[in-house]
Amino acid sequence: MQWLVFDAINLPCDYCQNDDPRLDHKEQYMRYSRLLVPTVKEIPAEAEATSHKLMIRAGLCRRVSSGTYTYLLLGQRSLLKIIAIVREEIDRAGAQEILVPSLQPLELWEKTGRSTDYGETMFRLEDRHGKGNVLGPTAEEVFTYLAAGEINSYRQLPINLYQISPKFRDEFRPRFGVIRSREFIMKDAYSFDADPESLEKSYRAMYDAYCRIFTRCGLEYVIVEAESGEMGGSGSHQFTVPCESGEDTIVYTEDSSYAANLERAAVDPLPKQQPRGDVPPAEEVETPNVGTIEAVCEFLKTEPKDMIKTLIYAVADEVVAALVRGDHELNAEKLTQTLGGARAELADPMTIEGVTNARVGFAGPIGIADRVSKMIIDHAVAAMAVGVTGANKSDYHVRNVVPGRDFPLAGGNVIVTDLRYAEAGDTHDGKKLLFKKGIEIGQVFKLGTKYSVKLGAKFLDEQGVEKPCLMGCYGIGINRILASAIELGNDQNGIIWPVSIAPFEVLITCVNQNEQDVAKAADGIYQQLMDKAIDVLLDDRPLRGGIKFKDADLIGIPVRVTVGKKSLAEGKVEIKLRSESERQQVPVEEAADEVIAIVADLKDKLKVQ
RNA sequence: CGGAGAGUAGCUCAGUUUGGUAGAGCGCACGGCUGGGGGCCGUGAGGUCGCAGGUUCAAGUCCUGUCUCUCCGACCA
Repeated sequence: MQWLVFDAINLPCDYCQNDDPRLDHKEQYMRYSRLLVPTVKEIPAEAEATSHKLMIRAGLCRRVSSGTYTYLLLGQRSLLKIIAIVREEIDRAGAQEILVPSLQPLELWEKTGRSTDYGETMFRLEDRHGKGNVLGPTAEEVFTYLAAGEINSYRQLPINLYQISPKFRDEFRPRFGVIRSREFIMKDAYSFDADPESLEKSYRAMYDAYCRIFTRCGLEYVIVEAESGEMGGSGSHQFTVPCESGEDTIVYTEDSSYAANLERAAVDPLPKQQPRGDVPPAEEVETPNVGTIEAVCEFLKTEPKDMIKTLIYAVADEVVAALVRGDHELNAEKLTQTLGGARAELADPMTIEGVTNARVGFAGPIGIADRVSKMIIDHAVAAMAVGVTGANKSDYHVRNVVPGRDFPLAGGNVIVTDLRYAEAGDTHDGKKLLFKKGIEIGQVFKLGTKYSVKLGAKFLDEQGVEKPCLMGCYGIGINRILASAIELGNDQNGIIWPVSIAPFEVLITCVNQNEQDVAKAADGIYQQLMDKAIDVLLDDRPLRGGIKFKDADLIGIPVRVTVGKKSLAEGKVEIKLRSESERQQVPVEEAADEVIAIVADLKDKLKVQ
């Protein structure tokens, strides 16, 4: 067979038949003139986010449909570099790479109840036999199913399995290019441990690997506490890149002693307000067909901050009442935590009417505690001196309501806690909270036994006792790393890549391709760099310089070598970093070595110990 | 899913108000002048005006339906 391969390589091809004697088939590889790098001058109409615009303009990708993208050479090379870094570090942390199908049986998702939890965000399809399937939005079920079958003994633990593969989510609203797309690439790892101490170690190993990965990718990121689901405590951290196009909000104190995402950020109770003099007894007022906070305020000449909002939630078979101030927003995650991890959903109108004896819009706290299984009150409501609230009677509200006097703030089923989203002006441990937008690029999460119990991933411990595995899951959005890097590294001319994930490390811009000696000099440096395994792209297009420089800035390769007849006349070429404005002239014969040194230096800056 | 907007050349967009021969810039092909920051001149190719139906002598333009895309919101390990 060898002769065949050999001959195939040496067969004449269209490229080799080029009239230009400088062109040699083996060296065609990364010549710009042969590559599909469709840069565009105009700002694409479809794009809003900076990274999205630049990814289209620099020819990294093209949209196929809402939330799906084709990656072209530059984008794909970048993704591959990110994947290589992720793989290296996750392997290093002791996890092993496997691959599970994206096409997964619906059955598994029904067993864990997540078929319902995910709802319409999950792509579903029926096969010809009428069997339900899903396109995996993630893979806890399949990994746990695997573990259930293969892991039987504590001797096999701990173990951490991961994959890097496409994920699918039928987002209501794909947005910001690849930042929120319907198909994306995710690294997802799942750890299985025998005891909490071991889980903590597995968790920590992933946490540390994440720090290494994002540092190597040249990202500035923050780690915040994230919602921790049913494990409670600090069971989850989120890695976020602060930038304008982010969809997540991170909340932190000025001195950085505390940082959390918006779902989790804890706020201090507000100081108790003192009433001005005695408050008259609570008094019902007729408010015909006035059911919203705004309408009531208008009608009763009051303000949202003086209203008490009573929300009726359904939790499994129970009904709970949740109270927040009229101008505050209830945080469903905090409610879930308060309820011990049980997911709460706004009750349907029937339930609300049953509990309040009134139409929706007139629920209130007075007397409601006896009719629900729990009454959960936000600190800010407890701190109110007096307020206006629904009367549990259609078309009526109550004013002069004093928390503690007219409804209980303690006892039996009453809980006063932190129940709302943090907002500007709030504090944590007495320190002012600040807010920033960010892109979530990774999350580590202690799952506990939720999946292992439901899917039977059990093992026998040293005593021969059967136990469910303690699990953790760890995700990284590969495409989001790409987008984040662009969000952070760009200027008005285009992308500025970190060298570690740039599609190429070096770009040689040959300004006068039609001048034989200039082209030859550029080609010479190109060959030398190729020989030294530098990732180099040669812009050998017979175009005028201006266009090539614009493209060079747009695609943002970190190091540019400019070969032109002006400087070449003095035996020199120019080297410029995309991130700097200065250029340096070096003798042609020293160019390759100089570039190699610069690339090494750039890489060095992104190294982790 | 609620609200708003958009679909006309490969791209960015005029033209729709007031129905009457399908437009510009960029890009593309060819030729020429150029040649270190998207240069200039000439010639040319390229369109079922998203799709379907209707009104009309005549529809890119008016009416109805439908699909797609974008933005705001809700949703989201």
